[in-house]
Amino acid sequence: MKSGIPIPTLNRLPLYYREFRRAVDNGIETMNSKELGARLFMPDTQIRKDLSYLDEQGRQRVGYDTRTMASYLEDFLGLMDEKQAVLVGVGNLARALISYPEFRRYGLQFRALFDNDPDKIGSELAGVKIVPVERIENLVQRLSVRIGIITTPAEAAQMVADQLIAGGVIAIWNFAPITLKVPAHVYVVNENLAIDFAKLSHHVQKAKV
Amino acid sequence: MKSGIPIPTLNRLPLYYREFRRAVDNGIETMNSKELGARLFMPDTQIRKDLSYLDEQGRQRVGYDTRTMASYLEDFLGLMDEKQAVLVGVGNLARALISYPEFRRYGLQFRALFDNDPDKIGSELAGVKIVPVERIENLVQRLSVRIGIITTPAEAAQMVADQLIAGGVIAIWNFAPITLKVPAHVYVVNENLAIDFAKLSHHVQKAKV
DNA sequence: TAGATTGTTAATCGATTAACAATC
DNA sequence: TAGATTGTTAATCGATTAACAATC
Repeated sequence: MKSGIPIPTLNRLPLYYREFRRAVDNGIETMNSKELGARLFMPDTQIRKDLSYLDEQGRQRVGYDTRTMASYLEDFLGLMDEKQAVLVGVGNLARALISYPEFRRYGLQFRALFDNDPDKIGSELAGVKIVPVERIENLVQRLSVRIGIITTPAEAAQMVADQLIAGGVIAIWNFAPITLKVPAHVYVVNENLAIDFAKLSHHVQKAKV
Repeated sequence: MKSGIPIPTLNRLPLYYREFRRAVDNGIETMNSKELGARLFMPDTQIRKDLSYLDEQGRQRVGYDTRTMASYLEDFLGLMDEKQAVLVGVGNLARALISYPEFRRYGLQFRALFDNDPDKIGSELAGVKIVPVERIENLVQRLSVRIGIITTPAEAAQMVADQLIAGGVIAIWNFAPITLKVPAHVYVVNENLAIDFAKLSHHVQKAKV
């Protein structure tokens, strides 16, 4: 693998993984770039280019071995390892995430949940304890957790992020509607539902005129 | 407004809206491109370029009027109108979306919820009736709904999308892990939690080595 | 006026796409 | 072998960034 994979390519790799995995599940042994492109509505040339950044190669006249590619990407994306995470802000969204079955398949494990509501603290959700936010840094550090999920209101998110990072988190999944300030080694994926909704809204708005 | 606003710019407009809105709420009357850039970690030149696509302009030596820009973007993004939506697949995620307060502020209203579980059908969630999926096309049409939200498993998503579109939906918010095939006039926003998680996962994986 | 900040033009950068040699 | 499909080189396209004239 060359080191400089373009970010747009990196963002598409999970998509390819999904298709290869599905093909394997359906007993399809090989898939060429044209077939894959048809499924994902992308030019085949983009797929070949993207996959050429990887160590694993296709075979001329045949295409890509679905099982090989699926397991290579699984490894590349780190999906087969157990990954420990904590979540801060136990609301409806948190409940949905914790019970999302796809995540368990990808090795995501919740080690602790944090909240500042005394009524929630001490209880459990899906077998995971709810703990006061004051303990974030300490507990993250003790558990060696690398992934933090923020589902708090916007006002609390930056402070929460700071504490997660202080505890050793290097990847943050941010559901709060705010742009977080983080050091360079920390990777943030923003999941901004309100902003995505604004895009939908704009499309409907445009269509009215 | 020129017609050809680049897609990356369109995707950033909701971000600008959010900052202008927050500034207004904090009593800040003007903001220049450098300040805005600092808040969003973007070059000021990108912000000026993006905003130059809009009809509303900034003022030299002053910057942008926050109230003007917020309300212009609110209008442009269609956030002030009531927008009717239906949702298909009443699980945990659906519950989280329906109770997400941000959406109500943006004018999102749920008119109907669809599911195929007999235990759910007939009951209500947040005051909205749960109806059999067989009635999607008919009900969407009767209610003139333009936005459909899909929170079903992957297997059902394409069929659901087809029915939503048949009923008149032109904007789909897809939470199912599948690439939907839709006609050109239909706009799809994919919210792929598993794929975004894979990005986080990859970052943690990389850091291990 | 001098200085600051815009909007825009031009330069750069990077990603996508087309074309094709390699090869199984 | 002939044909199909890859991986890669080169061309194109589009977005970002730098530079700066306009102007308040």
